[in-house]
Amino acid sequence: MRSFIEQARRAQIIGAAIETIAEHGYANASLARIAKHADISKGVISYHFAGKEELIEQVVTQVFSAIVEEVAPRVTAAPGPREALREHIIAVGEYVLAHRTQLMALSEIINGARSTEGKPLYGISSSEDLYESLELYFASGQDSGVFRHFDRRVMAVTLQSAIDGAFGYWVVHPEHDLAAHMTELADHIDRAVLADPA
Amino acid sequence: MRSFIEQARRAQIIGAAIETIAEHGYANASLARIAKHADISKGVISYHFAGKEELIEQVVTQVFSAIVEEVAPRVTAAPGPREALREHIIAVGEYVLAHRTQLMALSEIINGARSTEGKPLYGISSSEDLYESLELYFASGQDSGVFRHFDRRVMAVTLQSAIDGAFGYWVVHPEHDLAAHMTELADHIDRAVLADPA
Amino acid sequence: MRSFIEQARRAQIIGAAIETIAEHGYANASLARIAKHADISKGVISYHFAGKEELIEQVVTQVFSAIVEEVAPRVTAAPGPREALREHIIAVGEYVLAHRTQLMALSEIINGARSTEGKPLYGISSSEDLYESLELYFASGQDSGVFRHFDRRVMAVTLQSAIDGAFGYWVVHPEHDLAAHMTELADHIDRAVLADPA
Amino acid sequence: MRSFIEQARRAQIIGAAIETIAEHGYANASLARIAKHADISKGVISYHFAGKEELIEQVVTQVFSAIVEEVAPRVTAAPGPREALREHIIAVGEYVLAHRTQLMALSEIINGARSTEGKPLYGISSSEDLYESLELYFASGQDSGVFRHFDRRVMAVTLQSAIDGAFGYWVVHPEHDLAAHMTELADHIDRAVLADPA
DNA sequence: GATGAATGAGTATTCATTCAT
DNA sequence: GATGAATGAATACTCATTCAT
Repeated sequence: MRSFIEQARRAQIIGAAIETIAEHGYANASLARIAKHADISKGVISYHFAGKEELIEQVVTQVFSAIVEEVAPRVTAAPGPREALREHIIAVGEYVLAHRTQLMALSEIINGARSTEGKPLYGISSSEDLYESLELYFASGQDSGVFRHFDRRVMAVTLQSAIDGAFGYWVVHPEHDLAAHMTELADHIDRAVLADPA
Repeated sequence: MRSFIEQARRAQIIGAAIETIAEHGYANASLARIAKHADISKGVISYHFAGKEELIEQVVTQVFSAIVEEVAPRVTAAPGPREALREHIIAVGEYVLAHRTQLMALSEIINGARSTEGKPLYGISSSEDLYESLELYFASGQDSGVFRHFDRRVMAVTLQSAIDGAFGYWVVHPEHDLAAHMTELADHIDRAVLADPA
Repeated sequence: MRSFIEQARRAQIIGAAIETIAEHGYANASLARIAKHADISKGVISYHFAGKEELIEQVVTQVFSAIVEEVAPRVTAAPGPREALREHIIAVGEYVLAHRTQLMALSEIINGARSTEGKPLYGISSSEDLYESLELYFASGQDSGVFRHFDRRVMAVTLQSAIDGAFGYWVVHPEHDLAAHMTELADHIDRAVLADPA
Repeated sequence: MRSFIEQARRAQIIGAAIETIAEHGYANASLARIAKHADISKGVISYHFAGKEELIEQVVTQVFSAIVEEVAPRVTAAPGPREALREHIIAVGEYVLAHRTQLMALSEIINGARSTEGKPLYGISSSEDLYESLELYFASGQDSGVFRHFDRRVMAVTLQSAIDGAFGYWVVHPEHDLAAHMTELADHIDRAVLADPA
C-alpha cells in the first residue's frame, strides 16, 4: 500500500513526464529533463520508480485507461452497433481534442520506446485488446445483418490506424478541424461496414 | 562525380543502415552498430557521408523513390480514378510485401528521427506531396461523378494511415495475409468514396 | 547558491585544469586528461560544469582576478604615476614568480583557446581593459608633466608585451632571474616615458 | 636532389598551409583543410612531407628566413648600432605590413604547435639566435659608449616581445597604424638604450 | 607521382543508474 | 523520504596516417 505522499509524488512525476515527452519527444525526454521540468532532483525519480521503464509504463497505463474510462460508457450507451461505432470515433476525437498533451506523449512513447534489443515496447502488439473490443461491435452488427460481411481484424486495424492518423495530422496542423475530420471519418466507416440494401 | 567504388561503398553502407535500423530500431542504430553490421570501421561512414543526417537522408530518399518508381506507373496505367485508387493500394501492398526490411527502416526513421529540438524530421509534415497526389485521384473521380462528395484531405489522411497501419500490423504479425488485407482495404475505400446510386 | 562540496569540487577541477594545461598545453588538455589528473571520472567534470567552455572560462577569470587582487592595491598605494608604473611591473613580476603554474595555464589559454571558427576567445581583443588602465597612469603622468608626450596605446601595448615576454622567457629558462629582469624592465620603461630635463 | 615538379608541389602545399593556418588558426588547420584549400588530395601532402610536423617545420623555416633575408641587409647597411637598432624595428614593421598572412601563420604556429608531450615546438627556446644577434648590436653600442650599460638579454627579450606585441595588436586591430607604432617603438627603445649625456 | 579509401584512437558531451548522506 | 554527487558506457564526429592502386 502506497502512502498518500508517495502517490502524490508519483502523480507529479508522471505529469511532468507527460509534458516533457510531449514537448521534446521521447528520445529527448531524459530523466534529467523530466526532473527539471518537475522542479525536483533527479534522484527522486529513481527513488519512486524502479527505473525509466517503470515510469514510462505508468504514463502509458494512466493515459490509456483515462481514455477508456471516458469513451467506454458513451459507446456502451449507444442503441446499436452502428451508433456505437460512430460514437466510438466521435468520442475518441473529443477526448483527444481535450487532452492533446497526454495523447502526444502516448504517441511519442508508442513509437519511440524500445527494449534494449530494439523491439517496440508498446507497439501494435499491445493493441490486441483494442482490436478485440472493436471486433465485438463488428460481430454484433454482422450478426444482426446491419453490417455486411468483411474481415473484422482488417477493419479494426483500418479504423484504429485512421483514428491515429487523424490525431497525428492534427498535431502537425493544429488549425485542422479535428471534430469535422472525425465526423467525416465516421461517415466513411459507416459506408464501409454497412450492408448493401436488399 | 562519384567514383564507382565510392558509389558501391555508399550503397553498402546505406544497405547496412537499412538492416540495422529495421532490426534494432532507429534509436538503437548508432553509427557504431551500423559499421559493425557492415563489418567496416566506424570512420568509413564518416568518410563517405557528411554525417549521420546525410546517411539517414539517403536511406529515406532511396527507399521512398524506389516505391514511387514501382507504384507510380501501375497507377498511371489505370483506366479511371476508381481503378487507380484500387491499384494504388494493391501496388503499395505488393511492394511492401517484397521489401519488408526497407519499409521497416523507413517507418522507423519516419517516427524516430528528430531534430535537436525534438521535432520530427521526416514526419507527416513531409507527407504533403503524398496527400496531394492522392487528392488528385479523388478530385478526378468527383469531377466525373464516379466519386461522391467528401473532404479530400480527410480521405487522403485516412487512406494513407490505413496503409501504414496495415504494414505495421503485418510487421508485428508476419503470418497475417497482407495481400488479402490490402484487397479488403481497397474494397472499404471503394465503398467509402463511391457515389450513391441514383 | 552552490553547496560547499560543490564549490570544493569545482575548485579541485579548476586546479586540475590549471595544472594539466600548464604541463601539456591547452591543445592537449582534454577533459579526459584533466579528469585523470584529478583522479576522478570524466563525467564529474560534465556534472559540475556546463561544458569545457565554462571550465576554461572559470580558470581564466579565477587566475586573472587573483592577479588583479594582488597587484591593484600595491599600484594604487604608489605616491605618483612614475612610482605606480614601476610598482605595476615589479608587482606583476613578483606575482608571476609565486604563481608560475597558474600563469602558464593562463598564457596557454590566451593563445590556444579558439572559437569554432578559429578566432581567439581570450586574446588581445579582450585585453582592452588592461590597456585602458595602463593608459590612465600614462595620462596622469603626462598631465602632471612628469611623463613626456607619447602615444599612450603604443606604450601600453609595448609594456604589456614586454611583461608577457619576460614571463615567457622565464618559463623556458627557469634559471633566469625574473625579479632582476623586471627591475631592469622598469628602468627601461622609466627612461622611455620620462620627460626630457628642461 | 628534388625534382622541379617536386619543389613546385612542396611550395604549393606550404603556401596553402600558410593561408589555411592564418585564416583558421593552427588548431583548425587539419591536413584535410589544407589539402582542400590547395585543391589537391589529402594523400599528396603525406606523399611530399614526412608528416604534419615536417610541413609545419618547412612553413616556419621558409617564413622565418624570408624575413631575415629582407631585414638583415638593411640593418647591416646602417652606419652605427643606434641606427641599426632603429632600422631593425622599422624594417621588421614594414615586412610585417607587407606579409600579414605569412606572419599570422608563423605566430599561430609558434604558440600552437606542440610536441606530443605538450612542449612548444617553435617557442622562445628557438629564438636564441634572434636574441644573440640583437645582443651584438647592444654590445657594439655599449662598447663604443653610445649605449648605456644594461643587461643585454633583458633588452633583447623586451625588444622582441614589443615587436611581436605590436604585430599581434595590429592583427586584431587592422586599422591601427603599424608603421607609426613601429616608429614610436623605435623612439622608446632609443631612449631606453641611450647613454646618459655627460 | 598521385589518389581515394580506410583506419583507429581521440574529441566533448549525454545519460540512466547507484549511493552515501 | 529526498538529494546531490559520481560513474562509466555510449553518442557522433575529427584527424593524422597508411596503403593499394
